[in-house]
Amino acid sequence: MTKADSNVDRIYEKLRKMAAYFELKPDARINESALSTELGASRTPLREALNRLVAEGFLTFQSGRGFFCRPLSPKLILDLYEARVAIETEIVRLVCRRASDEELQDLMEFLKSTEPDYDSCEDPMELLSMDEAYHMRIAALSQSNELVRILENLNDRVRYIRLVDLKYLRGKTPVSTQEEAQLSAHRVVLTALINRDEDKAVSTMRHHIERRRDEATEAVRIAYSQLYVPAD
Amino acid sequence: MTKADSNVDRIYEKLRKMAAYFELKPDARINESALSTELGASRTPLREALNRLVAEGFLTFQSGRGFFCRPLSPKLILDLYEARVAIETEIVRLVCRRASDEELQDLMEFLKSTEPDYDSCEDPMELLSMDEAYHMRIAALSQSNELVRILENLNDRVRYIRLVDLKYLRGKTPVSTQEEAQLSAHRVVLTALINRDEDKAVSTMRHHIERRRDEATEAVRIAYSQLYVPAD
DNA sequence: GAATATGGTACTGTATACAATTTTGAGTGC
DNA sequence: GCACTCAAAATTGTATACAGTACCATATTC
Repeated sequence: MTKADSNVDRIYEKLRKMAAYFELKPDARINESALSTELGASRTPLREALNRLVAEGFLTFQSGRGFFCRPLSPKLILDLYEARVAIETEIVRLVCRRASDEELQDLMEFLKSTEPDYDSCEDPMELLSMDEAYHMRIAALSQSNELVRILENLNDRVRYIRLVDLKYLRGKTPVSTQEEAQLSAHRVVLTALINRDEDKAVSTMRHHIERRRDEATEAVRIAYSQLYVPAD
Repeated sequence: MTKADSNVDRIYEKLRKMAAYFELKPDARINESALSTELGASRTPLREALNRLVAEGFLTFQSGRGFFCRPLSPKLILDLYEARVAIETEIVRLVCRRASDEELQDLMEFLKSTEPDYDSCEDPMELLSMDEAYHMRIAALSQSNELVRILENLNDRVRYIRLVDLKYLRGKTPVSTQEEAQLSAHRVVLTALINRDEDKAVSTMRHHIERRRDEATEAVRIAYSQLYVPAD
């Protein structure tokens, strides 16, 4: 599904990953010729992919000067988290009204089955994938393609910071308690959904995300130091 | 600001308008050569603009077959309205916490000053512009660029249906009462904001948009009949 | 007559060339 | 040492060419 058949899709996927993880440094100018040879294609399809990424907020574009990587600032990351709150709270609201008991029970099974993995997993990247997968599964139950679409975009753009957050900030507390809190939030939301307690589900989801948002500024600072320091 | 300096920006803006108003019929295939000569440019910049529009949800793309206009279905429009609810309720919440009394008073002045225009205006297009302008002014007070950005995209994509709604559905009731309801909703939200009554502001905004959403299915039906009928 | 093969046409996908513009850096004057 | 000038180099913007693919209409077979 995410699999790209055409060439420009392939370039696009690759670039999106590069942009997501800031392999292209913030605000740096993109050299089209260099990048095109690096990716094994000519500038025409490359520019098509770059234009898509501009529209998605991964890159910026200045007429006559070319493409630039997106900036990375605390304000921007806060904005992304705030947008996530807007989208995910509405998703929870819709799920509460639309999901069948069966669907919610399936999700609970999924949650229970992944709990051992959460506990044992030490790789932040993998933890993040599991967390995102869970959030996207809830999103799917909202039956709103548009909310899903927007959430995917927001997740992609905030992923690097979440990774840094997971690795350098929440690593301070033991993994077990840290993930317990995370898991319990997931459980509380889902339990509230099963009980059709909309207000509780919504407010728990809101606080779950807002807690992370409050760490974002610090995470951005660390992200910068990571990006502009020789690899560890 | 919306003014495009470069050529691809010019093409992009023009195409976005065409797509917004379904001058390109739903699901129709786009002939790149024909369109490029029509727009007075070659296929290269045209395709760059088309790729941006794909990313923004105005067009779809199938590898090997080219670009297509976006589909128009009741479900899709409902999704867009639901996303608007998500974004605008969160915007109102943030405005309630962040906007200064002065900013809110300014907005109230703006609202009062445009009321005569609402009453006298018979052109749906103009009414819609005024309504959107008001909503975007509130959005600006949220201080969240991301929410503003998403809302702009949603507005663009739902505009044609809102226009049809305004023209063919709400035209049934006298303009005066119809716009009164609209205006009063705006006033109620703003008054609640001034009183820092977050819950009231949020729920009023929610219902204000949901009321329109409920008319959407019918509006889509009418939109179809308008699009596939010789011009009136 | 329906289904399938086939050839031609039209369109998309991408490389490349070149013009236009911006950037860079050496040189000059103060 | 600093600012300014200007030409060379690098880079972007766009047209065009051509290869590859999908599409369509006609023909052919059962």
